[in-house]
Amino acid sequence: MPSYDPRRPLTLRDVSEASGVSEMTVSRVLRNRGDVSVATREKVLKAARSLGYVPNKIAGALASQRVNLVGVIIPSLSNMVFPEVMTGISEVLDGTVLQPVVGVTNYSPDREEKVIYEMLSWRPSGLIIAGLEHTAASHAMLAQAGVPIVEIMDIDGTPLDSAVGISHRRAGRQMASAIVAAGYRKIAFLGTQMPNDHRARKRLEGFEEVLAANGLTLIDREFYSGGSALLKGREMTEAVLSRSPDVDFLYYSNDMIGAGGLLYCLDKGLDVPGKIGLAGFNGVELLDGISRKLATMDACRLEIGRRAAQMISGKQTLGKPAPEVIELFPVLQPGDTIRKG
Amino acid sequence: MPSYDPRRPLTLRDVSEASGVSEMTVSRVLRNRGDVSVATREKVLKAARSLGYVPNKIAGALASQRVNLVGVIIPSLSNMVFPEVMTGISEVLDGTVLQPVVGVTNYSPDREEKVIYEMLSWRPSGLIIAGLEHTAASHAMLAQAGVPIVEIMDIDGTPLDSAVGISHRRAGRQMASAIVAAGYRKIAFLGTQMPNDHRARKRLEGFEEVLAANGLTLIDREFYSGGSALLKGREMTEAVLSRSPDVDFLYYSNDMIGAGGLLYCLDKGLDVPGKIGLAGFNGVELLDGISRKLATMDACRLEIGRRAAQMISGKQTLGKPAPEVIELFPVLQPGDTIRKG
DNA sequence: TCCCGACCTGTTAGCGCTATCATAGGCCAA
DNA sequence: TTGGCCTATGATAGCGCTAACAGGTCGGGA
Repeated sequence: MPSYDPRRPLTLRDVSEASGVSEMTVSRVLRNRGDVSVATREKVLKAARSLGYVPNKIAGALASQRVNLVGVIIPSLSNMVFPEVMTGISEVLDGTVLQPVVGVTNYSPDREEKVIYEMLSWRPSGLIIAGLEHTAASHAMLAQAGVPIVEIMDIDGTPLDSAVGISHRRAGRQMASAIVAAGYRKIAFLGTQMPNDHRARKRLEGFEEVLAANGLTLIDREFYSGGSALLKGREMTEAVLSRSPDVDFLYYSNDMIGAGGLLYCLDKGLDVPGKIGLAGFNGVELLDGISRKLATMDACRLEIGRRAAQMISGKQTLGKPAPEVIELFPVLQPGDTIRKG
Repeated sequence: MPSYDPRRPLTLRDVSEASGVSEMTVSRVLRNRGDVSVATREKVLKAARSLGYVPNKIAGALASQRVNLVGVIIPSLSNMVFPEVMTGISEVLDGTVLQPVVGVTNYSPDREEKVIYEMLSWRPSGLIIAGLEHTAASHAMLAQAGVPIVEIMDIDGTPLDSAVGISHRRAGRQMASAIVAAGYRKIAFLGTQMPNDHRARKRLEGFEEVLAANGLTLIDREFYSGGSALLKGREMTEAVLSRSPDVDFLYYSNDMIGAGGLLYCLDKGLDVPGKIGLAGFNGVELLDGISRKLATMDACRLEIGRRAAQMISGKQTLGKPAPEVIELFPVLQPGDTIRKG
């Protein structure tokens, strides 16, 4: 096996010289495009392989004005929700020439702005971005980008282009209705202290709407930020129970803290769901191993990822990028922590 | 506000014309490089902003032969371990010009090969890749790449270039020693059925070495793949307990299934850690909210991410890419599920 | 006065690839 | 034979940007 100077990177020219055909023909072989005779093709592939040549997509993308990347901009990877969206996206994109590239914003609008700028500077074929709320600058960049944009997770608002998601406001309303219908009256909310988690905010708004319509208000609320969600759920639950001993329902902004609260209640021997009910949000499969199943709503994460990817890859082929909004409908899973009507 | 044809993408030339200076000067302003008068700078920035110009990094990278990306290749994003590594990497890279780009292999060597090829075709400044085991083709590509490579998580083997990680074999030995020292003798293993999870395999090897040295062997073993880890932990634990009623210790290949097992044992009212002990691996903070703390070992994930990123960014500046291997040492956290000596 | 350097801006020549068109040869119908 | 039309390959001209160097201007020291 020959050895090559590692300082000088390989180019098409090297493969072309090694195989005795023009660079253009090598390019055609490596991309399976155009007519190339079988003999030439083999010769080129052999040369490329033996040199260990890896095509330079930077140059290829510049020359062809095509970049087969789809930017995916999400707030976080540390909770269970976005990895599942990614799974749905990858599943669909794997069947195409497109590839996802993720950017994480940590729920910060400023970071989101930077990440969008970064992404667009690579001229991707499309962008999938979580949420409908963006800074003015972000909005302008996305609108100018000239590529399909799909906003995911949420549809309570006006999409820039296309969107796939659920109505979080409606989800909050649904859960509140179920809780009220089950006879709970002293309801508390426990959630994240994140001014930029618009979806959690909308769920709470919807939730309170229904309470109000039934002449109720939240009797307590507790917020947290950072730390282990399961542990925070315990601590917050303990705080709420000691501060408001007559509370009969705990509504959590996500399943993880809800599970922490549930474990706490079980440890304390509380009568769940008789004396006290609990509910979360997300349908985190991860938690299925807890003896009592927490009431929750599935956020359709996998499906959202799939649909978003389909929309992007569909718009690649079709000329007109017609905006489209898809609403998905989460299903309430009462589990074992809401009294049966 | 003027409106522009979205079909023709903006280039430096547009900004140059709008501001009345050469493309080169615009380029200098946008990159903060070289001397440009304050007046010119302002003029250019104003023009760029009002046009909504976003530089084309594809062209920039080709011209400058510099790509400020670091490829990060990991097996999965759905367990808690790799997102935490990513956090460590981002933390360090945020202070530099470099940006991480992740690729996921799903523990498949073939997919890993493809992901490496993809990554290298973008000519990144460096690569961080989980594990020391790669296919021959992967190995060849990495060796030829001509950029710093850092293999992470594991140091039981021969790194290609640099490496940061822990010895999983030693970790397995340590845990076995602690278990044996605590007086447990009927030990079972419960873990993932993943031929390509080399690190779990090495832990088990180390574990069994120590058992053997103490005249012991595993009295049972149970494997799973896929599904909700917490639930699988429950199910596997139930299976082992009914098949081997005299078992007195359950060693899990990760904390998630360990937690499922722990919840099962607690539900069943078993005497933990008196009659039966449990241990996992990883130090998953996520689980801190369970009433009894599972014995585990921290895999130093955050630190591994940080160190790997530092190595890559360090090698950017220095000329000679001297290979370097950093071993980190996980600490055994006995928690509440191993009898105190 | 001249020269030198600091500062600012422009010109030129690619980076490594692909789109596009041109060309060479072969084959067949008229 | 001629023309037409395939297939297989090559030559040329960029893609949008930046490195490297080439000026031009200004001020101050000799």
